[in-house]
Amino acid sequence: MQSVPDARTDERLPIYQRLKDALAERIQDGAWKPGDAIPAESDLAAEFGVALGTMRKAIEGLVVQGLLERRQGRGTFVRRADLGNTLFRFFRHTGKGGRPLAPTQRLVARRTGPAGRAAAAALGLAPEDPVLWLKRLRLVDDEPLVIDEIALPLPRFEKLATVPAADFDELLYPLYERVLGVTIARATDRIAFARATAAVARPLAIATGDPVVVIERTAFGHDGEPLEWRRSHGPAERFSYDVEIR
Amino acid sequence: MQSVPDARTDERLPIYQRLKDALAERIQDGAWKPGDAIPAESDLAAEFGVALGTMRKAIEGLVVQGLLERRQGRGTFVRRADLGNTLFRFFRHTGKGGRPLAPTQRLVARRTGPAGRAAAAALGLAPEDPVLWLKRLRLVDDEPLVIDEIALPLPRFEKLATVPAADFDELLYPLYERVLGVTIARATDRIAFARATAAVARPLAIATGDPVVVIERTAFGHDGEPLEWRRSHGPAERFSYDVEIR
DNA sequence: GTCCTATACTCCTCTAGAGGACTAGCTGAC
DNA sequence: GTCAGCTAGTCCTCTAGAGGAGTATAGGAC
Repeated sequence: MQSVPDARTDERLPIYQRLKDALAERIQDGAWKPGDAIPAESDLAAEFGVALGTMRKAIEGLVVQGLLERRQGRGTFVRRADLGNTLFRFFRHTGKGGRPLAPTQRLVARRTGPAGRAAAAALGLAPEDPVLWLKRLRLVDDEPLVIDEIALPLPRFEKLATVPAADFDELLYPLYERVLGVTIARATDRIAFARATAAVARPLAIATGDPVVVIERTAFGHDGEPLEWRRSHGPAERFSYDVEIR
Repeated sequence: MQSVPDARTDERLPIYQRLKDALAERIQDGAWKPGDAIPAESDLAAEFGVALGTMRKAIEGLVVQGLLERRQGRGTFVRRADLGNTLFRFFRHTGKGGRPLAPTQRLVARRTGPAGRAAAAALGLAPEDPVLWLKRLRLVDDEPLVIDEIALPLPRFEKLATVPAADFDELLYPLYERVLGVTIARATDRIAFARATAAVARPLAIATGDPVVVIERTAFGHDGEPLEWRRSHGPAERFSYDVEIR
């Protein structure tokens, strides 16, 4: 089997690219933790035996990717997915009229099974490849608002199969980060409309055939790899979705 | 009167910032036209009397902003608002299943009238302030897909009241740009579902009470000023909306 | 205790240059 | 005519440095 060239050592790549991967690995490994300052540019340049400008270019790339954060005069820091803003970055639902919601959530089911067509296509897997399936109900004021089916590719999300269900009593993306060190950087949503099937209607406490909104999301990591696919259903009348396009 | 510091000459700004503005001006002025190659980096650096790296940093900024485009070995080019990508940047509708649509459109009505509550709030006007109202039907394969009501603040969009209706036979944002020199840089959409009223159902050729999607959009210029507000209705079953979140 | 200042540290800007990678077009051998 | 190879032009990578700007802290003057 041909060995896949490692981005960190592949000599065909420019030095700053390889540096970028080397630095990213230190963050991934936990050698540098969120909130920490990393060594000074000049020290890193000396350590890796490159010129300052080259090291700056590597760091710049990670800043753009959102992994690092520079503060002039203070240092360069590993960015924490700060809980004020970005925590709700991917949570686009709002109540009718646009009030932000403070939902609670409940894990309804958790099992391992084949990905199936839609999830496989989004995650770059074969339909029969195993994934971890989560089913989760989101409620507002104890009223069911959204039912999610979530597919997570499997060697990588294995730990989540055994995490106590009580730990799911929070947003999922911070959970991925805490338990697996997996960060969601980007996502695509597709919003459409359908009629509720029985399987969807029951947990939402609506009637079969009632209008529902369907949101299909694929979420990606910093490196562009698809990490999560989900399909969400909610009663159409109570639904509102906000986006900013730039 | 205090003179506003010109970004091109304000000495407090770094050189590369001032260069960026100087280059952008040449594009704005039409000295360099879309599709043209601009002079080589080394020539520009010599012309402005700066080091190559400084000029590269200035150009890099314009590339990120989307004004320039580099092609290794060939040159640096003024980017044309290519009809493939950016033209449809704000066009998020897709056919069921995600196929991109090639819609035609027809101007149904054009009149001047008070903004009303919703449009006024979005545009920062008083409800009785006059705006130009457009009503426009978008069709795919001669089938009505979306009916739009569009509010445009009035001294600014005055020219659009007299533009021949035939000119509306294209996308609106390029029309704003061509006729008024007004560029849309950013927008927010809010998506919700409702039942069709008679006024909406008739042009869409659906029944009153049928489920429809409602998209409310506010569009902004480069300076953050709201320029357009619109409310769109479409038959829910045929609707799909794609977003990328980052 | 409070305030100022010196200092040491960080990232930021800018210079000057060498060599590599990529592209396009010309030239000459066939 | 075709095609390989040469060449000049472009952007890209990388080096080695100097000085500036912003931040935090320790010491000393009051």
